[in-house]
Amino acid sequence: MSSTQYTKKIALIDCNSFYVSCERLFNPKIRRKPVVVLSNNDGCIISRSNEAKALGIKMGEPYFKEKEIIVKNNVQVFSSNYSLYGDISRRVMRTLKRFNSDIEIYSIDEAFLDLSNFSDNEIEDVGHEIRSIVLKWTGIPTSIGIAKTKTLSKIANHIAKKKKSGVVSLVGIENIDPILEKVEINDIWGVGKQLTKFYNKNGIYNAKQLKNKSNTWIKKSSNVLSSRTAMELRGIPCIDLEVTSSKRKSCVVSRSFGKRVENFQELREAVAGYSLNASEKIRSESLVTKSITVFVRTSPFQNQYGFYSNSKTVDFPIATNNSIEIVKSALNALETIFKNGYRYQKAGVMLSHLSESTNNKNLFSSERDEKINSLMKSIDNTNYRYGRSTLSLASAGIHKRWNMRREYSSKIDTADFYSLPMIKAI
DNA sequence: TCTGGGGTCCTAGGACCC
DNA sequence: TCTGGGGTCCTAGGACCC
Repeated sequence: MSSTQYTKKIALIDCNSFYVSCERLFNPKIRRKPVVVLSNNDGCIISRSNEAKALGIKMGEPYFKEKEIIVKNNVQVFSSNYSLYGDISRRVMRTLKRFNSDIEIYSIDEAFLDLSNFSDNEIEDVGHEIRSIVLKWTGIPTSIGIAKTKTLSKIANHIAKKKKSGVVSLVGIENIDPILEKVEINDIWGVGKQLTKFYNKNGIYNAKQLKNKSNTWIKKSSNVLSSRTAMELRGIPCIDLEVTSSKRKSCVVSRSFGKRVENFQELREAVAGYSLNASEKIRSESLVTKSITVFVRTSPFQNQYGFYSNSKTVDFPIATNNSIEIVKSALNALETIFKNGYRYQKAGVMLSHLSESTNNKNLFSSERDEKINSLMKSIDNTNYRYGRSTLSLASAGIHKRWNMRREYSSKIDTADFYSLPMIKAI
């Protein structure tokens, strides 16, 4: 029965403890030691090495809550360095593309790859080859799950994470029920906290049970997404591989402050700065925005000072990516929601209803618009060449006492990155 | 005095993902 | 004292129309 078969095969390649692995590339001394990477502002733990996991350090936990274990066990701590992780990520993705250009880059450390063009018999070997080449060329260890649908490949990947070989294929297995039975409902891709609660209430605790539940019941009592998940568990592809990178629909820039902000002027500076970053981002992708939302809030964890959270959305008459116009609207919006007497913990802006910038002159464009466009271009070029915020607007402030904490940065700069020697595992 | 029914479009908020 | 940031999609419900 082992004639050559070419059934549908999707692989999910997931980098192990990605941020930790990136830091390890440049610091071999921490290879077998417990390591964690912190979120912005050194707030939460967002990446842990296996050694750190073994110590019981939890994902997403506030840093200060784990500090005791960390100090006691001499865990290595790093502030996050996203430009570095982004660069390594691009190298990993480039490597994966060699196996098939039909790839969906799902997140900074994950990609779905269509491997249907390999036969069922050889697929597991292909998985091992991908894994060893990525390791050799980028230094990043991965786990690989292969199955008929994206949801099943996620499950295979989940199992692969715990295996030394790092590769698990469900392709060609007649009955996967015994495997699905061991997968808890909340470990299924697309099933979060609320759905877990709901399914448990209805006696569903594992993937096999969900797979066998009727579609009409699921759709009626939940929604179409849930029924798609169930279909995918049955091996019927419902969630397409998104090969073409579609233009995004919104762009958010927000930060928690390094220390609480009470002063309106400082809040203005922060919001102006975030607006500038967001404008620059959409310009670099040739997008324009139709509206901006500004939001501010105090800490949801410290109620003794009173909780306040508010947002304001302003529409632009004509879609724009002009920094000056965007900052102006943002500050106007901020004025309407700012309230005196609160200790603000976070603020942000969101540009929505993004669309492609046509660059065409329209009825309302003027010579002044042309000048502004070329001004934006030269600001972007200068900032690209000499580092972000070389050129800024006065409203974005200079002192920035509220800036993020980043105490444990490895200080590896992407500008340095290309001057470093190539990494090759032996 | 009786006060329909069905359709579209938009938005806010929720749930999920990494 | 200290609790991240950036996305997508779906649904319910309101506004509006005929």
